[in-house]
Amino acid sequence: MRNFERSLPMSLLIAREAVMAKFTPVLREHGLSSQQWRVLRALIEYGELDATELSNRCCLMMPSLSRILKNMLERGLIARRTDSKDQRRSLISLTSAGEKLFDTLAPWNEARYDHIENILGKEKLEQLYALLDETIDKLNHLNDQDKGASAP
Amino acid sequence: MRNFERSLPMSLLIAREAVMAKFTPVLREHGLSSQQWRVLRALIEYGELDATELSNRCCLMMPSLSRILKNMLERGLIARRTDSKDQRRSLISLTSAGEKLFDTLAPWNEARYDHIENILGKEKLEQLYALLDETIDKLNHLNDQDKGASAP
DNA sequence: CAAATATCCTTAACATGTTAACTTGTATTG
DNA sequence: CAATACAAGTTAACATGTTAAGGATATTTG
Repeated sequence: MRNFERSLPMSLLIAREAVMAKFTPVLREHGLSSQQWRVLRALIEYGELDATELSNRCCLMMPSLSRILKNMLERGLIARRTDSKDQRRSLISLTSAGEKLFDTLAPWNEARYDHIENILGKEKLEQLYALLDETIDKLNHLNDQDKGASAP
Repeated sequence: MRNFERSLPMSLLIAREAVMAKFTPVLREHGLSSQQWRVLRALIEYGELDATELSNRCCLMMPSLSRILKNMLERGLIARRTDSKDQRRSLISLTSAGEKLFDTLAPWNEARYDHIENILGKEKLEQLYALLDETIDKLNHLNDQDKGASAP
């Protein structure tokens, strides 16, 4: 039987925790979860987005995003308006308070990446990105194909 | 500013989802979450464990594990007894029903790993494991050292 | 155009992630 | 031994993950 330590999902999970370890407390000091940070980050980079696109870019399911946006709206971090051409769509953007909060946290985020790059080395970090991307691409591509799985 | 796509936590998250994609539905058919599967797997591999050790091996926080064990106990998948030498400790083991469920799912799990190895190649898979392990080791080692973080 | 379908988003319900407080049992210390 | 500190689990409270169902608007179809 495969060794418990050789579990790819576990390794990915633990690696993610290790990578986040130094940044999560900084987020918490400002009352942000890592998910809310992803929303902030996506809106800074892409500007106004509708909820579905935001959901895709942040890897958040719509029900989660829905609650997160409600929360961030109450805190005045984001603004939302209805798309005039499609009344179903809800367009989300950052308020100046949201931008300000991002500006406060961004240096910590950069410092974290510098830290990782220093520890691991630029080359290995790039190698890790490349391997992850390749894994994602190939698995998602092949997962899309055989929807009818057969017995092992 | 760093590109949103070049986010290591996001890549790790997406890779994990891709790796789990084909197995999660199989678990669900048997009413198991991936966390419950980790518990099953750890108990098969290590035998009887106390809750704290189980928590460490499965990367589950104690409050989560507490609820999960209650659930699995009600379903008759695990048994628990109090350590006679330390009445605080709770020792967990699999019932025969738990072992049987594991035996049913194990082939699917193996098939998943074969699938990944076929797609990615044995060499790259080993390379990925090695890089993740190195990242985890180095980050955790250095995170332990400087507990007092300084401004960026 | 009216009915059926599809899309966008929300809500519901339950499991898990996460921090803090609490309970009980064990170890330390005076 | 009594008081204190520590350790193992649980519970509480709230955010998020996840599936299913619902409400409103767009689109397609007959």
